[in-house]
Amino acid sequence: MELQLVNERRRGPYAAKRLTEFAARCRRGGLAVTPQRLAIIEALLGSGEHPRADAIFAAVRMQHPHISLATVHRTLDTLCDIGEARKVTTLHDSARYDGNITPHHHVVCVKCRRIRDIEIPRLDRLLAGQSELGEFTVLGSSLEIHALCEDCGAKRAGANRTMKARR
Amino acid sequence: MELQLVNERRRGPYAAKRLTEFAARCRRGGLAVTPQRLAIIEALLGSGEHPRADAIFAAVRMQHPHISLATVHRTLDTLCDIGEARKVTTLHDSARYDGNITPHHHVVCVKCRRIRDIEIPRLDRLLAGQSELGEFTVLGSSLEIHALCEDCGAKRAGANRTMKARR
DNA sequence: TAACCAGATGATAGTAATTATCATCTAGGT
DNA sequence: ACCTAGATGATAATTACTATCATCTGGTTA
Repeated sequence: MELQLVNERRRGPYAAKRLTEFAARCRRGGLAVTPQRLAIIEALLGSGEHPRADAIFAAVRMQHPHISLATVHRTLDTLCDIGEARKVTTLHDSARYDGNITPHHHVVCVKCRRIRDIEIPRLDRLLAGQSELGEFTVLGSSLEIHALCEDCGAKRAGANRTMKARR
Repeated sequence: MELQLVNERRRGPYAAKRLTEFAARCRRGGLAVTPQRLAIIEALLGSGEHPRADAIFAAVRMQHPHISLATVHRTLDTLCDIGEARKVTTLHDSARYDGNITPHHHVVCVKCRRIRDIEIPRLDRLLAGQSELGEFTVLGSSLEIHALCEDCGAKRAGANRTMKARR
């Protein structure tokens, strides 16, 4: 299995491209193109750090001293909704524990957050063979499969808009 | 790639086995075997729901009306430390965002929480072919590789105890 | 088996990330 | 220029979790 750290140099051009398309994508998503939103997506695309909301807030504040932290949270969330960003920390708002300590992964229903264990021996085997990854020493891994469970209406999947996390 | 939902029927015997070994494992980990800890691991092993701390608290409270929620949080954390449980929601205490919306996965340094993007086209391809998983309809997935980065001393890896999350 | 003490627990206050609320403002269409 | 749905800013509220600390107890030792 080929695992490849994404080259940092690709970020500049990628960000530039995304930025030029941003206004159009906003309108396609039914969103107004506000200076705050532009500043936030720009800060996000300009960072390779997978920043938290407060880091984006700090960065954006330099150009927009009046911006509110709530706007940053809201906007990041909105960007994820329209597919312009993603949360690295998917689908979980509070800690969930698992008594099963044999190697396994998880399927999570994106709607009701139900979790089921899955075993993928081949993935485990493949990753076990990968002890180095650039400057990282691999310790373990965890695959989270996002899914819709039967109860949450996988059938009318197209109709289901992204659900909101409950806290 | 074989993906296999873990059979629920396996949980009973598995829990029984783990429970009989629990006292020994505690002592091996240098922990006192308290009734609270027994009740918590029992509740965790008895649940297939990947419960949150408050659910464990509610379950344990029936037998131990005086138990404190803080104890439940602490104990679950401790159980993870000695390898008797794991967090489904690994390594993240607050949301981290990513402007890269091309399909990719992440390596996370378990110590400093630095995140880098990785591409694993073969994994993506294989999962793309898997649209059903038992009662789940697959939407997407995200692999998180746990690692130590150079700065965090991958060299003396053995010496590094599990780090605590900072909030 | 009694005494001891490191570590565990319970009660509660504190923290921090995120969300809710709501008055005000503005993007973008008319 | 004007209107209005939706966006923002200010701030309060929520909630998951951690810190603190006095009290208690498992398990070792005398």
